[in-house]
Amino acid sequence: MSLDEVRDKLIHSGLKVTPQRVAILEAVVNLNNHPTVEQIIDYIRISQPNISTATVYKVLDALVENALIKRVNTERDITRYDAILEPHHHIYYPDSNTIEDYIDHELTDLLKTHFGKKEIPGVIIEDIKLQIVGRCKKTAAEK
Amino acid sequence: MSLDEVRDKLIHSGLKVTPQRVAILEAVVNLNNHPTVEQIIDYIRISQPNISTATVYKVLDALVENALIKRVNTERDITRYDAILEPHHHIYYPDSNTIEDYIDHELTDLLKTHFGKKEIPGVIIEDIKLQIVGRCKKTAAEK
DNA sequence: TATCAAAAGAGAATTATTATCATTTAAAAA
DNA sequence: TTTTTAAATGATAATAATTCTCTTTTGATA
Repeated sequence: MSLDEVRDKLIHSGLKVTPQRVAILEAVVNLNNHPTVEQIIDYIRISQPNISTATVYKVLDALVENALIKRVNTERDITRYDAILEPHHHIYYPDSNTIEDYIDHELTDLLKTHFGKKEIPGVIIEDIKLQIVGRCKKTAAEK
Repeated sequence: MSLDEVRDKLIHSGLKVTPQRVAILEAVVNLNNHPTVEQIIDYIRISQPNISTATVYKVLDALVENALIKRVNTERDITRYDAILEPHHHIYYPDSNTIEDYIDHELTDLLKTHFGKKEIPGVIIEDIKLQIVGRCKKTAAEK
């Protein structure tokens, strides 16, 4: 994604376009493996060498608030971010502490159909997160 | 669950039975709404007034390692624990920052069937976590 | 270009969690 | 029952992710 596209996204969400926001959103979009704050700061170091960590956190909060990115995390991890907004799932590998996207339209449809039919009384469903905890067959064999 | 049942669980897992472990496991089992470490310490204060936080963390780690409890968390939260081990799901309410169990056997079966048929190449599935992000209709209406 | 609310910056503060290491203890063996 | 010892606990310091406070700067509108 180009910087101009990133700028458009910010404008479209009613967010002021600042160099810091452009850099951070671009980072999350282009660092595609669920980067941590540290990885984001590392990535934007060239264009934003002296950015304050407080700013990074505040910008990420604003991007999540405005649905431009999502937070992802596991049961044993610091916060990570994801710029993929279309419905998808995640595989978490505890052995390597990594997160991978898992695209499975059949599964997405299955869930959609299920929760389309089945209401949960008193609850408005805003999102459904499915996370597979897995092990690489290769890694597992080594054990 | 009685303290004797808790002791049996520890013995069965090959864990030494200590008063601290009994108290903590009993706490997680009986505090049924996904307690935090703080809530656990609070609960066991009567029987363990001077327990070290380090001990609490170490005991919880040991209990998770031995599959006596599970870790649960949300995208915006400190670690919580869950003593329910049978397959179930969770509803997370960001508004109140609470987690609720969601039992839906039909959904559990659906996922089981889906992943029974559909292998993910190179991956051994160890667990599947499904978390609904929701809002109480009541709370939502107030907004 | 002037204005001003919003954003960024600096750095201290907070807080959940982990590490270190000395002391104690559960449970197996004698 | 006593002894033994690896394992568990405790006290406290250390770490590190995140947030807070307050000042300065800046993007966007008039």
